[in-house]
Amino acid sequence: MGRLQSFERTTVVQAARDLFWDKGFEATSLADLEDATGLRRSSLYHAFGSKRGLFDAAVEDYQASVIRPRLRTLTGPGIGRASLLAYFSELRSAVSALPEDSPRRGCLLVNCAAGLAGHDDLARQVVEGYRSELTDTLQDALRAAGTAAGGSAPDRAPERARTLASLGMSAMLLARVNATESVALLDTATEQIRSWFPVHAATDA
Amino acid sequence: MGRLQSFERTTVVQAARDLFWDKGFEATSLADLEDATGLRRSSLYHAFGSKRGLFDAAVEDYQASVIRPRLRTLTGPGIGRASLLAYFSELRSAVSALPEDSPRRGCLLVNCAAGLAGHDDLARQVVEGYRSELTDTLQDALRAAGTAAGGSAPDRAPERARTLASLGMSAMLLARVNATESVALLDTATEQIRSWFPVHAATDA
DNA sequence: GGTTTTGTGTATCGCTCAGTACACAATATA
DNA sequence: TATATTGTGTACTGAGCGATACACAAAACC
Repeated sequence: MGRLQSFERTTVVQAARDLFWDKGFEATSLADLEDATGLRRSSLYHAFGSKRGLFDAAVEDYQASVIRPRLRTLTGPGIGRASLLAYFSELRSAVSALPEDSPRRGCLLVNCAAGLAGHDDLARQVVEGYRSELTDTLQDALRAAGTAAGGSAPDRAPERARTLASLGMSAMLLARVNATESVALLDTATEQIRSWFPVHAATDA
Repeated sequence: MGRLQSFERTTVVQAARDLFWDKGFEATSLADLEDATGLRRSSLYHAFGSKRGLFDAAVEDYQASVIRPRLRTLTGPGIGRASLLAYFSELRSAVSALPEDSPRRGCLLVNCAAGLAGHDDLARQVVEGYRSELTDTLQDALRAAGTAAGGSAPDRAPERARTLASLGMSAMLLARVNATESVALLDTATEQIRSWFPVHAATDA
């Protein structure tokens, strides 16, 4: 059935993703993408149709290979206090491990929220999907941690989920502006969780 | 000493500011700026030197006419619980009052943080200055509210300031993605303040 | 009023952009 | 091996970009 692709799609998409992650959609040119992927634009257009098509593929890969693996910490059986702490600990490692000039700093979707999503409905939906999934997942974990502690106080899960989601998003927002403060925000999330669910009331896995 | 400027600098800068606010630096073209300001590019270049010069003037105006007036609520004599509540109430009004497609949604500096500031040192410094001033101011107000309540517990002001700053920044980030949720984050900040400083312990101005 | 100094309009610069036309390369099928 | 089908490289397009050259307009100063 004709000539075969000489590149692996995943590799190309991830190279493009890191570029978009670093510079944003508009500031990334096709010349940049050619350099990063090693492919000529004829191949890129043949495989993805347009710059935007490649960007959408990059966003999809970002969700699949960055977002979802991280959120998995917060789902599944046995979630609760320890999962919440693990989630922010992982995020903290990710921020503090990367060198100052790494393209992988911050969050592609948070950057979208401040850029493309302002005038692009598709981007807005993706960002909103991310926000709501993050908040809902945090809320579930908070509820699980709360019932494990045996409390029957008024349900503070919604506001706490919003608070944690805010700390996480702000940390991503600041990751390339002030990495130290970004880490401090994630530590603040950890302190909050500890204060809501003191050690004597739950296992600290 | 020659011909006089036929336009008011402030008016022009503010028109440009709203455009940058809405679309960001890169996505705003000189043609857009000509339309918005009513000036030809010869006049713009004569007065501001470059597109970036106009942008910097716009950022300065943004700080002077948007940021600082808002922060003033949190400074001066008699700050404390009521000032904190007032600050987030004002922010809430600003977000919920603006129509869905207003260019003035969100925060120019938050947008910068996710865009320009990633690779532009000047922009990074401006954003970082904003972040630290906001956090410090919130912290001062929190300390004032804390001592007014008479508590001598461990100083929770730093982490609380980070939490409130995060809620504020995230609300700005989401203002153009999901206005309802943006308001919910600001309401969460209000709830947090109320829970830290219950009514029976302070005046609720 | 003449001169100097400064602001504005017109027209255009060189460049980069995303996107494309088309020939050629490579391989699966027959 | 002949053919059909698909991938890749070269070279280019028209449009839009930020920036500028330069003539002209207008007002302050002597």
